[in-house]
Amino acid sequence: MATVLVVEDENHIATTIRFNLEREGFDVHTAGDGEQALESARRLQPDLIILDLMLPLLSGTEVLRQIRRDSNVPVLVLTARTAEADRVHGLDLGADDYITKPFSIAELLARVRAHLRRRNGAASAAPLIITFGDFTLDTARRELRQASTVVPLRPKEYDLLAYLAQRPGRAIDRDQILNDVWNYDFTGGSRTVDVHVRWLRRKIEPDPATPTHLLTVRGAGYRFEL
Amino acid sequence: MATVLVVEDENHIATTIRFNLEREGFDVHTAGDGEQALESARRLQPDLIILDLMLPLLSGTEVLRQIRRDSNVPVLVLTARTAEADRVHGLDLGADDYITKPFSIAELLARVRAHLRRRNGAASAAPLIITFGDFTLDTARRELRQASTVVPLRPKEYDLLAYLAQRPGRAIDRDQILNDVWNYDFTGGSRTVDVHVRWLRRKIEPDPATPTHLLTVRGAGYRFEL
DNA sequence: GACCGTGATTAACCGGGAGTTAACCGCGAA
DNA sequence: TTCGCGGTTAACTCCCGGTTAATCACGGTC
Repeated sequence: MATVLVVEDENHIATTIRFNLEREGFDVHTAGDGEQALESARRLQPDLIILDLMLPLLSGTEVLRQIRRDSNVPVLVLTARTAEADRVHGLDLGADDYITKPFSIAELLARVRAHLRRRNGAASAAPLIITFGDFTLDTARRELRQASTVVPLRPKEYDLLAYLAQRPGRAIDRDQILNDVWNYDFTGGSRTVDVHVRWLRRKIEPDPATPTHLLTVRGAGYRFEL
Repeated sequence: MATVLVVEDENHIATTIRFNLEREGFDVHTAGDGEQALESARRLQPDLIILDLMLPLLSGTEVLRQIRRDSNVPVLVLTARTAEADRVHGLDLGADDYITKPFSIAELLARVRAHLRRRNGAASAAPLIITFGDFTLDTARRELRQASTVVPLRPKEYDLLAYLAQRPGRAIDRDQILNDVWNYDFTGGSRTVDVHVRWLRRKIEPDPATPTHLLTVRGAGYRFEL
């Protein structure tokens, strides 16, 4: 599988990213400052680099510049929530993509996969359309239809449904869901998931009291069935 | 897919172009000076060349002249914002097209596609005319008509509308829109997009308060529907 | 089967944030 | 200089989503 180098000084973010990438089967290495980053990049020749711009010893922008001197490895920049200025700035420097903190793990993984896929020339993207019951989830439009009428979904509702619908038949616990769908720095209680599940059920279950798609697995979270 | 050679010494511009072309599926190679450019052009036999006129070692015009000695590959010239003189000059030399900096990515991509399409003789052009509701967007004339009367659009309004109308049914976020429609060196806030959307709505929506074509996708940008 | 603890559902509340809107203003062209 | 374009700002609105608490359902124990 592909090798990914994560350059991030904030330890909890680094481990969160590492954990999730490894769960996806990537070979993950980390560096905590700019010097290490350059050394690791040279030694490992990773297939993709995730780079925080805010770094000790050597700034992220400087690291990026030096990497770009002799490699065109895809670099995905993490930048603190900020003025739009940085947006262009990141790409200007030679980054291939950027994500502003705080981000959701789901989005980070999607982008990592997208870049590696592009690299391999492989075409198979995530499925654009998922159907279940008489519903159709259109990820391009970002909308849910029921027999050609649109079911209005709030942003979080859509995110949650898309996440679960892409993992049908698997029981996923609340912490996992929070970890993947919510921003990485979300520190709320897991009851939040319950509430969103309820809201979704009101919209996609004929009888929300006896769900057929969004099932609760007692003691283990929720499971989506097509 | 087609192979494109980008000859550009300013690194951030080169990577921006590369990033966007690769996102479209092109096989992109870059050269940073005139010598490299000639070498790469000879070796790669690209299907199209994007050539900055301002180059170290060997001027762009000289590169172009030498390329033209034994190839009629389409060459798209990038030239700094300047007087008309250079334009004619560029075309005289055998360039097939030119774009003045700063340019928008959307325009660059459109021109690249146009040249490659012409080359292939393939018919699958981007549709010249897009109709929605009782509107007609004529991309050749660069004008919008409503039942045979012309709707006056400001330049940016047209650019934005054309961009969205060519991607109907897809939710596109503000950053993406800024990246594609605005000039590559634009560093403003994304509220700018909102304002232009509003201006467009006043012109193409019967009731701007309840849009039917230019829909907002909360948390994810905007979406155009035919 | 009654009891109790834990986990899940449900409804209501409320603060913050995203989008809309109008007005302002600098810049470049006519 | 005037005018139009387009980017900025700020006020306002309303939706969103996280929280809380009460209620309900399930499962184990006696």
